[in-house]
Amino acid sequence: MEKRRHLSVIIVEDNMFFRKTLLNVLEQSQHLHCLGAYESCEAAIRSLKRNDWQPDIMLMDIGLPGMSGIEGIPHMKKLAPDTRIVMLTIHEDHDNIFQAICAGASGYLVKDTPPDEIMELIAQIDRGGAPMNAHIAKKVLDLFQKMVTPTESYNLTQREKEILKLVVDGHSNRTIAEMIFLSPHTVDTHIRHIYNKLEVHSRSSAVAKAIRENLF
Amino acid sequence: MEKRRHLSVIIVEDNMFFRKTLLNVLEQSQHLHCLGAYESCEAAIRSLKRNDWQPDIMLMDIGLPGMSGIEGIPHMKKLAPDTRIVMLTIHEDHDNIFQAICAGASGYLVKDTPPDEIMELIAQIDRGGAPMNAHIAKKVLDLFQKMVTPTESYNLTQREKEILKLVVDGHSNRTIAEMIFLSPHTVDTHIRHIYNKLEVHSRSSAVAKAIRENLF
DNA sequence: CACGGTATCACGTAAATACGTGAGATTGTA
DNA sequence: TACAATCTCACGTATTTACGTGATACCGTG
Repeated sequence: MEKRRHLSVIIVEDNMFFRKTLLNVLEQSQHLHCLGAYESCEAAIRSLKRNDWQPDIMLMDIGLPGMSGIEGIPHMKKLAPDTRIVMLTIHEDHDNIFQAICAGASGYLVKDTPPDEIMELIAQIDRGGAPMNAHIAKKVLDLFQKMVTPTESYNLTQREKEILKLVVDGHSNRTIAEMIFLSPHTVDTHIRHIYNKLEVHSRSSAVAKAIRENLF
Repeated sequence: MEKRRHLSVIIVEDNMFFRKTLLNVLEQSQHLHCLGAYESCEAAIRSLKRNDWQPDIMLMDIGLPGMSGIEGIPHMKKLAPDTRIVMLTIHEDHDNIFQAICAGASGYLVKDTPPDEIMELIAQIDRGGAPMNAHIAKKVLDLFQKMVTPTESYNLTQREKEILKLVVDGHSNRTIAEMIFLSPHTVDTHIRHIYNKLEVHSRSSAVAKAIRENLF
């Protein structure tokens, strides 16, 4: 760790064995000191409320009994806005990676990671990175791609896509007609075709579907 | 590398020095063989068209002269759908990370990565991961969070959010009124307030803004 | 208590939308 | 060549929307 300043860490993990193990690993370094190790979000929150320090880094289990790690993130963010939260996960687990990202997690630590990699991960966090192993990263990328890839094309023609885009941008039929040099009637017709293909019966629904499914 | 099967790789990188260096690194391993090293997307595409093999992995510079690495991705995906594409980037560079993700990149390799990490990265790709360093990962997470976090709340009241939600779902004022037991006039009034707060003048614009900025 | 914010409701009108129905022109394809 | 798809335009009408301009009522705060 190039920076020789101290980093404070807290651990939130219900499994006592893993909590102790983690604690031992962290205490190996002179540059880290663990301010607390809790077995539940609730306990960690109580402690943060009682004291007035904020840890630099929090290692928090994702699957906690009671308040889950994910539910806990917003609370932690409120009590300690600058604390970077690393989620502890088993394997390369599941969907709630998405939830955790949305809530503002700063990294992922798989539980069977060897000690030296854990230390390296802490260092990366300190450097402003968001460490995660390649499998977690894969899941994140897949999520991303799913969000931006059109679910279905609905066989919209070029003209229809063009007009749909203008509709989404909030233009009226008359305005659209002027913009692309058509009769308002023609625009009307195109929009009807769009409605048919998208199976909707109103502008709002078409706009919603277009944006949500990344049409055009 | 636990799997002892051969992996085929191609390199697309305009800087000759780095291309050669990379080639040397890869050739160290008996489990890899490099099917080609090109200085442009165009050259790589020509080669893929001419031959009928598909490499397992493609290492492609993001900032290529002519067709950029990002523009190249869709072509490559077409010619070699199963090839996993790793983007080569300088530093932890910029915004087009987003573009690359959308296009379907499977990982990021920063150019000053030491040889052993490059080999490890290849192994991770082979295991189905999407390797990237912590800084790149941070950018991805930040992007993600920006996508799902409301830009601004616009001070919508609870009632207004409720009605906005129904509007987004494509309901008419009359229907909304029936659903939440109000006079259509009241719904109309609420919607006017929503328009004022969102600074729009049409249902479509309100819907678009609501969805895009994750209101409600 | 007065005031601001919220929620409720009403009347009226001009504009926009949704949709039925029909039709000519072009273009690619079977 | 015939057919399907696309793009273009038109008339008419019922419904919906957008907005001006009111009003009453509740509630919390200064």
